[in-house]
Amino acid sequence: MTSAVEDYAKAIYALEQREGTAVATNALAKRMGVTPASASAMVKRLDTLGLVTHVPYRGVQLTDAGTRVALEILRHHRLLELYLAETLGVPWDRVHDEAEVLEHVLSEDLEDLIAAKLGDPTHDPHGDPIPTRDGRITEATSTALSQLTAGSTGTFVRVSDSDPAMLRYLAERGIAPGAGLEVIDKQPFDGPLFVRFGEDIHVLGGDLARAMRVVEA
Amino acid sequence: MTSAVEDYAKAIYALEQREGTAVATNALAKRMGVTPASASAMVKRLDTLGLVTHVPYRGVQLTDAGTRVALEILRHHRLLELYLAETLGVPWDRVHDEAEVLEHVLSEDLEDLIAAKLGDPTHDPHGDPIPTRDGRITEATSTALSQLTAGSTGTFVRVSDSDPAMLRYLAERGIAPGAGLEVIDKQPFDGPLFVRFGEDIHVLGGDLARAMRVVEA
DNA sequence: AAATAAATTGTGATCCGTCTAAACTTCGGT
DNA sequence: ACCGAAGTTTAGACGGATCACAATTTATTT
Repeated sequence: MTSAVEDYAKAIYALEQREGTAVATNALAKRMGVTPASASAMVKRLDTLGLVTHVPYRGVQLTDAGTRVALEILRHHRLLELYLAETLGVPWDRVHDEAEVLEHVLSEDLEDLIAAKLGDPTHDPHGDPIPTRDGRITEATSTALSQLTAGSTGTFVRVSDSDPAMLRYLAERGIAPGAGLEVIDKQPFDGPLFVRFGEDIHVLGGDLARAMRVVEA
Repeated sequence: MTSAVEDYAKAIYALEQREGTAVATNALAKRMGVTPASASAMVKRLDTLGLVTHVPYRGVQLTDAGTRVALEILRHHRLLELYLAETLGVPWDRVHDEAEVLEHVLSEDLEDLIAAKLGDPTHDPHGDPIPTRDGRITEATSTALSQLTAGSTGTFVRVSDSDPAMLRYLAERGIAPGAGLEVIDKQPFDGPLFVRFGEDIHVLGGDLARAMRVVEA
């Protein structure tokens, strides 16, 4: 079980969640930043390892074993993100990259100690749910901020952890998961939103508004 | 700069310290748990990387660059040992194995944060000195406990971190680096010592007495 | 100085993850 | 029903890390 295998499992899991269907080799290759041929080779490896079922030309799906691997790594990743942020003061926008390497070498013992130290948390600093030790995860149904309309209220619950610049932008403005919000106005043609967080009103649009997830009130 | 390279550099450093001379390929192979052939191949690699000078059939020595690599990893290792023991409560005898894998993926940023959090410590939980960020290390001259004679007093300063059973044995008896001691008696023929730590008298001999290092009063 | 023991190296093999180039499958549009 | 574009897989290669076996070199003993 190498790091590469774990990373592919994680990527397939994420794409399955997003698309709700079997994952295309091309999509996987793009996500992993490798050529389609490389992804295809790795898919074959994952198949012989019993982590995926692969129907040639039809895409790939995680088996139960594969899902377990992906969730185990995701648990490592998100526990580490929270741990680094809380106890070592690593900035919000940098915890992802640190966790990305540590997740593969975290022992089960250390995982348990960290989880206990943090009080068995359910969400990481970006609002992403942390899988339990036995591989359960509760994906809250949330809406992209960009899809809200004027007058909506709700709670900002999560944002992708993979773009440090976005996270830095939000952090600088004091916007973090858990914040209540109200959409004051929204420009037409997929335009930016005017959103109130507490006292402050922010203008949010583009990829940022699409990356921010909200649970409506 | 792979993990394997770093591990070899660390091993060569340790053997150089112990023997005070160039390191034989065979000794290196035994230490690393590989065949002499593998060690020989890696020595060649280290040479082309400029980390060692290798005179065929005459052994290998770290260059300045090689020493820097070894000390950097040693710093990671010992900082992690202390960190895991202090803030996560990892038992004394297990921190070594955890640190062994984490040392290779610890970023400089995290290294600094951990060092700061610990107050820039100079020694790890086993009494081993922690190299500074710029690669300085102060190796205190210590004596093996086994070499003391009846009547000697001193301070137990360190013990090899690599044998968990030994560490567990000491931990169970409440013996840790920093403890003052007095040798009450020593049996002849390289026999065991009767040593007083505070109120308690312990009988210590064999490999254990050779692994424990003492600074005499 | 020769014989033997020990240490060292070279050779050839495997596995992993990646690449390029080329061949193949699928599917939508004519 | 066919054709071409898009997507996918195979083939062949490479660099890295590692191993065991066999050949070689050095050291030691007689």
